[in-house]
Amino acid sequence: MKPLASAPNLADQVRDAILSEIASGQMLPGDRIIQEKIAQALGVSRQPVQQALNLLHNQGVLQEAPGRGLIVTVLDPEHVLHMYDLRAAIEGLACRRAAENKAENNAEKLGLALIETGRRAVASGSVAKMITADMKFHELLYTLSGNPLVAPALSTHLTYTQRVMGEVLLRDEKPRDIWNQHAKILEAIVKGDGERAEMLVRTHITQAATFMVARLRSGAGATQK
Amino acid sequence: MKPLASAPNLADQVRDAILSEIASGQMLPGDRIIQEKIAQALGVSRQPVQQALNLLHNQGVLQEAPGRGLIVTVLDPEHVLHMYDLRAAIEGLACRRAAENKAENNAEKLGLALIETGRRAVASGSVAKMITADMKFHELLYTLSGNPLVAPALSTHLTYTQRVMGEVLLRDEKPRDIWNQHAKILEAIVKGDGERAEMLVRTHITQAATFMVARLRSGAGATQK
DNA sequence: TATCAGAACTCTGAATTCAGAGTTCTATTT
DNA sequence: AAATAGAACTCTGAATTCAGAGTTCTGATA
Repeated sequence: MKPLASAPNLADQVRDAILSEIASGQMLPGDRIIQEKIAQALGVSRQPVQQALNLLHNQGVLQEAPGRGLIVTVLDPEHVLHMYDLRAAIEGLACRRAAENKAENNAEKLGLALIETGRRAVASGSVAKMITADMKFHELLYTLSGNPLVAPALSTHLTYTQRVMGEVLLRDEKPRDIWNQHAKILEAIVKGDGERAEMLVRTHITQAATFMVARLRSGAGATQK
Repeated sequence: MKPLASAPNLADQVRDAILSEIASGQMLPGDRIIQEKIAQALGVSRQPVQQALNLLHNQGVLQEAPGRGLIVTVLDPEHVLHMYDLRAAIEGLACRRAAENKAENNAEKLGLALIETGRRAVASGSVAKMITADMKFHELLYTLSGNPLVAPALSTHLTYTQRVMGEVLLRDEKPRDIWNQHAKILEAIVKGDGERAEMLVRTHITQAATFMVARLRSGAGATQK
């Protein structure tokens, strides 16, 4: 028996709602967050809102503004670099382990399917779809790694990544070689070549970081208040 | 001007209180967590307690027990392995970066001091001191890395690590070669040899993992309910 | 004696209410 | 006109209260 759909408590729903507001650009970095406003907008009391904010603050999505409560964290290029550096290390591990586990997981089938949808997303030109597809592929890597701690370790940063990708891709579109790189990574995993898979994913992420930071620095960037 | 001591809200205090209860063995894996009990014990209302629990649940310190709320997460050897695997990857990164930054940070001075206190702790035979000293050294590595995201990424796991170390060291005492290894790692960092520092710290952590798991598996282990 | 229906109880998530800190606005004084 | 004292307001953290879901206990029945 399955545990049934575990009751989704309001706090989590509120959290997701806020995150998607931020990711989609409705809420901009530096914007103030007022509990009552959000509670009213979502039709709930301040209690679950407070819990959600607490969580997001702890994850770094929101930051304290001394006298005036919480604001949406400002996207800092420096921070993005650190984040991608960490991500490269963790995903490197994930790929190595995924390659070692190739027997148990049907990496090839799942991976090829995602790559296919990814390429379609690029063709469609929809930024939202592109982001989703990219996320999905990387999430597959976490699953294949067999280490259930990988995904949570990155979850904080993934929301941030989404934001960066959104902000960058919305105004600068030049689909890079992403999906070919993904294909190569998958290939290495399927072959069981962990060393190579790790190396490839690290390069992949480092390149992405360079790209993102360059775009952030050039454009309006962090929308400094 | 400094921002003054930022107001420590109750929720955080409650979180720390619970964590130290767990780390010190007052609360055992599998124990039920009842909001009202904790609230009364600490003399606060259930509101801040709920927020703290929410957080700890999100960090994996507490886990859901379908019909009966939250319980202290059970120490699972499998889980410990995964955790150390992740930790090896992240600390590997930290050491590599620390070596690259050796110019800016006075790694040598800080590190040698910590190693000294660490060896004294071993000599003293106090488990609590040993754990603290070990933690301190690894925290230094995070600082030296120059990447402010490293510490938060591991913070969840560090409380867990503390628990494991506590449980293991309390009944099985055989101080391994820890502080010599630490010294070697520091040496590599000071020399600027990132490659070697990464390799050393990975080995160091992997060995620790093997040791911990072996001890966990042999003894009463996770105190399965 | 074992099983099952139902009452009583326990615990949690969420709403409402309360109190205090900080900010902004206004009016008065120099 | 600029500066400042002080009132009014806004927002947050925390306590209290409310409602519902699940669990355990009790007694009746096979």
